[in-house]
Amino acid sequence: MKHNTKQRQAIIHCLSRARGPMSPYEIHELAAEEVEGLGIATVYRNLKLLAQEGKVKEFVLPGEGTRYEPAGLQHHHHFFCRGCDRVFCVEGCPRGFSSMIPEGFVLEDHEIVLYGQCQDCLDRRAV
Amino acid sequence: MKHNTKQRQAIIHCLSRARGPMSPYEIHELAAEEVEGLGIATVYRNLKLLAQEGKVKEFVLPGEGTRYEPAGLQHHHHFFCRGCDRVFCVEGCPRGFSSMIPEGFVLEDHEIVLYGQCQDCLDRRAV
DNA sequence: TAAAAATTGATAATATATTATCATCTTTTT
DNA sequence: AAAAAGATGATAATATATTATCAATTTTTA
Repeated sequence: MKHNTKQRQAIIHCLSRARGPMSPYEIHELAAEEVEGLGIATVYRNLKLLAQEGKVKEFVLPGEGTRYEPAGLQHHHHFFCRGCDRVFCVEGCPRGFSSMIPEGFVLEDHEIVLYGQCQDCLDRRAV
Repeated sequence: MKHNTKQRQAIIHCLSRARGPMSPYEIHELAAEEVEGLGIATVYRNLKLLAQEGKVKEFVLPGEGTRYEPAGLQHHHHFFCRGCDRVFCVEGCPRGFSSMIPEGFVLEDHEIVLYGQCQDCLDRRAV
């Protein structure tokens, strides 16, 4: 990948504007608005390469396919909206997991996923 | 499912002795020690039925297939050992997620996954 | 105990996300 | 501008976990 194609730019543009990690499908939908006729294979191809280059980070949610967010974001967690299946990055972290670790285990990392309803979905219902 | 077959009993027995949710594959391996010739389809079939009956609970880990644990356990989270890919239930919960929730969102649920090394894997290395 | 019903195990089928193929189109190099 | 290299889009292929099929076995019922 030596060309910085408009397809690749559109994909990066999507991710940098997103509020959270996006699925290849979501990226394809949105980036296709910028680049007419964008193929899903191109999305997968570029995401894989961007991940290898360390420019995007994979994020996998239980029971869902892989999503992607820009690399280099500071420590954060995620909120999954059950209304629209979108994922949002959220700031902060309660820490204090050490009391949860079983005797003799070593903690290397952690992941928190919050589940609920996003504002858009709540607004939609309230109408 | 009206019969409480030895296959089904073996599956339940596995789960009730486990330290955390098990994959169908793991269950099959272990339960086959109790029931000679146990088929993987039987494991899937019974897990699905047990889940429908509310006797076991599905647990999905990012990037991994579905696992199962007994239903009715108190609030807890999970530890994934990167050494052996096993999942362990852990007690406790830091709470305090409300400050993480974006404006206008509603929190319904949460899930914490700790990643690291279990004691067996650390012991194995130390030798 | 014979007949009916339920379950099993082996394996084929399915669903889904991702990857490979390849002709075509773009960009770069000469 | 011509040739070479790279990337794309459509679609076929792949991998994997799960489910369906069905003959054989086991359990239950009469």
